[in-house]
Amino acid sequence: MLRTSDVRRPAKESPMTDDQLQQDENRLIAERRDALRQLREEGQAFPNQYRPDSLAADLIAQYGEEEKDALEARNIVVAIAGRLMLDRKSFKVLQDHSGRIQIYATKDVQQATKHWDIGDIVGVRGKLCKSGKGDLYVMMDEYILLTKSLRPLPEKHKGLTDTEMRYRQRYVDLMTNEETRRTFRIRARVISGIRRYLEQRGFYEAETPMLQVIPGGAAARPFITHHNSLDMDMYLRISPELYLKRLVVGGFERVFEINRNFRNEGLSTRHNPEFTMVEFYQAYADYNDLMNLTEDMLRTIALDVLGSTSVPYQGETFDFGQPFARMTVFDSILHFNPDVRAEQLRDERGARDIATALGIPLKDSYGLGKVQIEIFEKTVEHRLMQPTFITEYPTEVSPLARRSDANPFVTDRFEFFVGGREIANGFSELNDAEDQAERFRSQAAEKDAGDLEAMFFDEDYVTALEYGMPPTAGEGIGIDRLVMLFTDTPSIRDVILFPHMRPLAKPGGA
RNA sequence: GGGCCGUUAGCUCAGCGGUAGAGCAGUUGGCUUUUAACCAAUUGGUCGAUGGUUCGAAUCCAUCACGGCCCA
Repeated sequence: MLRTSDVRRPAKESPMTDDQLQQDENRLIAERRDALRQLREEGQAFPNQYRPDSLAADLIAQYGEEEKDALEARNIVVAIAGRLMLDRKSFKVLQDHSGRIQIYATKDVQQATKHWDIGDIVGVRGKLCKSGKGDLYVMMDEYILLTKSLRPLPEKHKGLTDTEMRYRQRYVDLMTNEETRRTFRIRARVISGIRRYLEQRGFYEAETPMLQVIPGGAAARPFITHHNSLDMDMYLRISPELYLKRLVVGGFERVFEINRNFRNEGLSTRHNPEFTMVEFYQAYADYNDLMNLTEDMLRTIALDVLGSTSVPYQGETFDFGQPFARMTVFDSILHFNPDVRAEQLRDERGARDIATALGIPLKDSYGLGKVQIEIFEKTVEHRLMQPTFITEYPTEVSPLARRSDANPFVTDRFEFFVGGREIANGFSELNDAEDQAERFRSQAAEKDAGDLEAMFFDEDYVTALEYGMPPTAGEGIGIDRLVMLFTDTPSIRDVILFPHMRPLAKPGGA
């Protein structure tokens, strides 16, 4: 089954073909193309019959501690496959998706595999042995080149470090940098952990429209796209919220969705135009129930992913084991602004003076609530390092949240912060259809007045509420930011596999 | 959108007005239980692009492209 080929390197003097010259490739690639050409001439250049039966990490976990003589006496034969990462001639290093393991080539085998290059994908079958220094390796008894790699890998110690190239060619980043692989493994575990947590509590997963006629559920500018056969513009969703609540109206009392939202805003280390959220809704619950759920969920995921409730992040340590702090918007402003008096913050003119003194530009249309939030965002948000819930958001900035019974100026809403960043936003849902219609009207008025982020009036959503939505609480958690936290990465681009990049200019192009 | 920084060999980087360098990778040979393997020899460059200053520009200046960080 296995085949050893004897492809010779092209002679140094062999001229480049016109083909190669046209392709504007460098010498290293041309050499590998020649090797591939010879493989093709010999027969099947891309075989797909080989089947490995073991993974590198499993072998090392299972046999790494055994005595050399005892291990070799057992005569264990394994078949592995992976990418050739290092070539020390006699010892070579293979990498599969579990990790790395060495393979050993005798002098004859080295000669027979001379045409192998670093980056090639190969299959190796042979006996498990141990080197003089105690490292496990697979003796290359049978071996096959499965995929010829035409492009040289980055520097073997430092890997690919150029940030731009790491994002543009994430596949190279992944094959070279263990940190990158770790980040995206953690990302997968965070998402499956959230899914498992919600499913265990009776939530159903739903998929609601990403292409929407009325983009709702958040204050943000949408992307516009076009449906050809309907000949109408549509929007990429900015949030699944209004659809998920329609499902609650329909009787899905616990429902969630994990997927992408799209917001047409600037790019930064915290913002990517498409980002992943989990949104979930629970009937017969309020925002306090969801704060408790959030605290428990994040603690569970931290333990699952990191094995600890202590989360190291950019030189600090966040404690997810202690009960999370809870503070109102109003109190948090007073707490971080010792000069500000409560009476002043409660008064619209006083609040405007505070904001102006802080250099915050205000529009005439802003009411007290909006001014308070501007002050909050400027002076409080980035200081909320340890896990903290901020509650009682002004009604003015919470058009979908239920008013507080005690104080209709604010809503039964919270946002969750850690590391100075907003991670989650949740509230008791507004299920009063008439109040909702009124709030949409004032949002629509703001949109008419030029606020590009204000919401559309969604008549069908009001109709749904008119059928009656049970008292419900809902929440959205930003998964990218959560993953940044659990992977100790400073930029959202490091936790998104293919972050948005401007296209490269075509060489020679205008 | 503004400020600062970056772009030199396939990769990682040095060079900052006077003949374009190193390590890794590659090639040739040696060694053969190595592990950032080692030893010897050796190939490889529109110095991001375009203009300018200068006897002379990778180096100084301007504009542009792409990226990073900070700010809005």
